Amino acid sequence: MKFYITTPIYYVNDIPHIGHSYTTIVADIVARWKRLNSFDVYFLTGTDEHGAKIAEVAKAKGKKPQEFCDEMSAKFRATWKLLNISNDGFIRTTEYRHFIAVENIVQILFDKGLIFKKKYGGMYCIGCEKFFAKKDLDKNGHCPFHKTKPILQSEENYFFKLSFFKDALLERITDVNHKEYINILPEERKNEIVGKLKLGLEDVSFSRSTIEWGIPLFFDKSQTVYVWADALINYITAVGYPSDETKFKNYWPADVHLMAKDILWFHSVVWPAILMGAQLPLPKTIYSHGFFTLNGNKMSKSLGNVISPQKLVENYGVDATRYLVVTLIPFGHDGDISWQGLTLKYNTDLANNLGNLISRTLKVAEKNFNLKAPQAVLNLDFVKNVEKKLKESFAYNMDNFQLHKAVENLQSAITLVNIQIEVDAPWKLAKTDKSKLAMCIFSYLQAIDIIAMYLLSFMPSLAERIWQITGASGNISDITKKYFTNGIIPEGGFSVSGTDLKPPGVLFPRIL
RNA sequence: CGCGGGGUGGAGCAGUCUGGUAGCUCGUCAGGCUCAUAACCUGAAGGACGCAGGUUCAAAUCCUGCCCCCGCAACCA
Repeated sequence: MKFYITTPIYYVNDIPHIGHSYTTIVADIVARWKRLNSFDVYFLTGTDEHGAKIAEVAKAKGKKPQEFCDEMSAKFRATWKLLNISNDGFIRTTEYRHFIAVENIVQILFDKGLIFKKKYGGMYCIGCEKFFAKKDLDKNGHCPFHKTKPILQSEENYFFKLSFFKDALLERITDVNHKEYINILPEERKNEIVGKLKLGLEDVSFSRSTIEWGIPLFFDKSQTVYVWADALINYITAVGYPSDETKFKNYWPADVHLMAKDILWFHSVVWPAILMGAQLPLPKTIYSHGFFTLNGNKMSKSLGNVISPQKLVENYGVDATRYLVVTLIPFGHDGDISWQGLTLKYNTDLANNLGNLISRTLKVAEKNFNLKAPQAVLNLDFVKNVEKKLKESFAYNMDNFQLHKAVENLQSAITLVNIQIEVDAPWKLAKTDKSKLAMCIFSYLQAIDIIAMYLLSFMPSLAERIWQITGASGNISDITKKYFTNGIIPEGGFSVSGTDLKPPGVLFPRIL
């Protein structure tokens, strides 16, 4: 089974911030989870590089647009590397392969009469790169977003017959049994889209005559392809459209397009319409998540309160950052975050619960068994309980992007081990019953291994380190794949009796 | 009547579709333990579930009306 998951391509007028990171980390965790469940995963991210804004910013910095895009795109790549993102592809809209794909699609739509020329005029805001109807301007007749006076401008553009697809879209979005059903999530956002669709659908401009930094319209070189038409097509370019048919057939349609809610409309209406026009299969799921506020305030460059991934990593480390970012707000909804909140979560979940569990287990092994996995049989009931805690809903939550809930499953599994330790009281057994102590420690090690395997998608480096600490044998990814497939704990456990353990040190130092 | 979401112990949320002892995390308080990163475990206090009506043996949950908050209304993840 294949699994094609995408993030949006990020607009390079801004450096990567927590929002980009959030989407990308979520996608990465799901991609890793799917790989561990033996899916043939293709995970795509990239950068969106055309448009007047980019040309402008580049000019302001005294750079050629391409040169500027190269730099910015590299920053995104570097950030994803920093965050241990396992993307299979990285696409840039300025790549040649993408030009070809866009030309192909536009050609098909043009040939079908879905693209037509139309004169168009009105009040145009340069900041927005868009025309405004009078009713949408503010009291002073200014742009509601930029508070600047729009200029009267008329332009001849090519339009896409989006209106033509209204009914077809509604069917595919609302009818679960439709063979091309598009699952838009979360539910309330879908309702919004449906509501808006029912109000009517207008044709959209698909080209610009005034913007040079873009893909030229091949049948009218005075125009460039509108950035959104350009951008959306990246999802098929990246998997081989139109040249690599094998790859394309293998991965397309996308299983999930992930994005923030602001661009849901384009993904659930414009994009499927383009695909229908080109007679290509439609994406299966379109999942949008919410926005963050920081201490109740919108994050913005002007307020200077934007959280950078670098700062997060500096504070918490890569693995903890990945963990914290996805667990702080329920996926799909807006949420408020704060540094205090992040630190609290770090201390409770990672330092106190997980880190401390490993620490207390290993210390006992060190004192009593010379830092080797003890010779013992497994407390099967206990380990089965831990398994059960994870199996019950972890997979369901992961498959439904409820990562914050999957993490709760993980935490309760960790707590289960902590409770067992209280019950067993190994510090007493150390004085009274060494063989029972051996069984206890041996069992904790296996439980920790299981937890590490479930943790692997979230915190890849840390899980691997735990794997080494507990003396578990083999490559953690390989073993996890096997374990997720057959659910069998190998005879003798994951951490085999007699193997060397490693002193854990302090995995997550408490932050005060 | 533009569309959508929400108002539940101090904070953040779940529960509402499929009515029937109000649940989770954090915080607070008390106790236990002392292996461990002053971490861990147990227990307790604290809520007329926005307001007002209605249906019902029974409503946070269904119906009606009202009040308040927020998001969206076409390119900030």
